[in-house]
Amino acid sequence: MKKSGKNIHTDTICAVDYAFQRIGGKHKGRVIYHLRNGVRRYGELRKIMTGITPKMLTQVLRELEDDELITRHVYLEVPPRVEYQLTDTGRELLPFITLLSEWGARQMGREPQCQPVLAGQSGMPA
Amino acid sequence: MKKSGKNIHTDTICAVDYAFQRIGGKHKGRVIYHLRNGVRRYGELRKIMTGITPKMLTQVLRELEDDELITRHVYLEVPPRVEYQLTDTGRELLPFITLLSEWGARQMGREPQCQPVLAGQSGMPA
DNA sequence: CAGCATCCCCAGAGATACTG
DNA sequence: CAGTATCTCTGGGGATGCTG
Repeated sequence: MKKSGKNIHTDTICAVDYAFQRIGGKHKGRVIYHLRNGVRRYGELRKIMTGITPKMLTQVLRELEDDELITRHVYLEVPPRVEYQLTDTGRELLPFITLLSEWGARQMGREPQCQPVLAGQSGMPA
Repeated sequence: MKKSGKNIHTDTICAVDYAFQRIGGKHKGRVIYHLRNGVRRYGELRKIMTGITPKMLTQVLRELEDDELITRHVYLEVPPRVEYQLTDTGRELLPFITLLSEWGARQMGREPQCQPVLAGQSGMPA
């Protein structure tokens, strides 16, 4: 539910701070990044997102969902399947993630080992 | 790289993750943002950066310095004066901070209460 | 003024086990 | 498969006081 005792950006003062409270978590940016090209299953994310426990991954996904940056689709089948994808709002963050990725790559002095943000068909907010 | 017992981005896998480890802290983005127009004294930052204790502010500033995103200039005078400003690398992050700020402002449905990233006109203390 | 030292505390992250 | 539930423990961060 949206009750969310954790995601309170109520006392926020400026837009930068506000934004950082929504995507500033240690793993949130990475999750958004890995959803850049569409749907991902929980297990896929778990494999990709090394260095984070399932519990944390779930928690981060829930927070992003509460923040309406991603959606969660549960398929009632056996075995169960849960798919995540970015909302429009979440997609709006991709340009910024791209910039960040490019900067990071420059800093690392080599190509990023994750794929770049392709998503040619993603409706960029004009 | 500096010694930095905290800022170890050695086990980093991708550029996004790497970048987030450097600017992903809760307050780092805000500090960078508030240094966008040039030099700031410690006390200025302390006034601007509400919701963060001096200890934390100092710590964040140190981390940013270790990461070579900001420089720290100490003036040996009485009373003491310490000035911070962005390095070139730090300045490269401004476009991204701008994007983030704009997104945050849109999400908040109103104008950001911090000034936009544009050179100082309105009453910048010298 | 611009910090650092110290004490303290609890929220957040890990590990493990279980379930629809 | 995709999570929850519980228990634990650590270290991040607050409060306070001191100093160059």
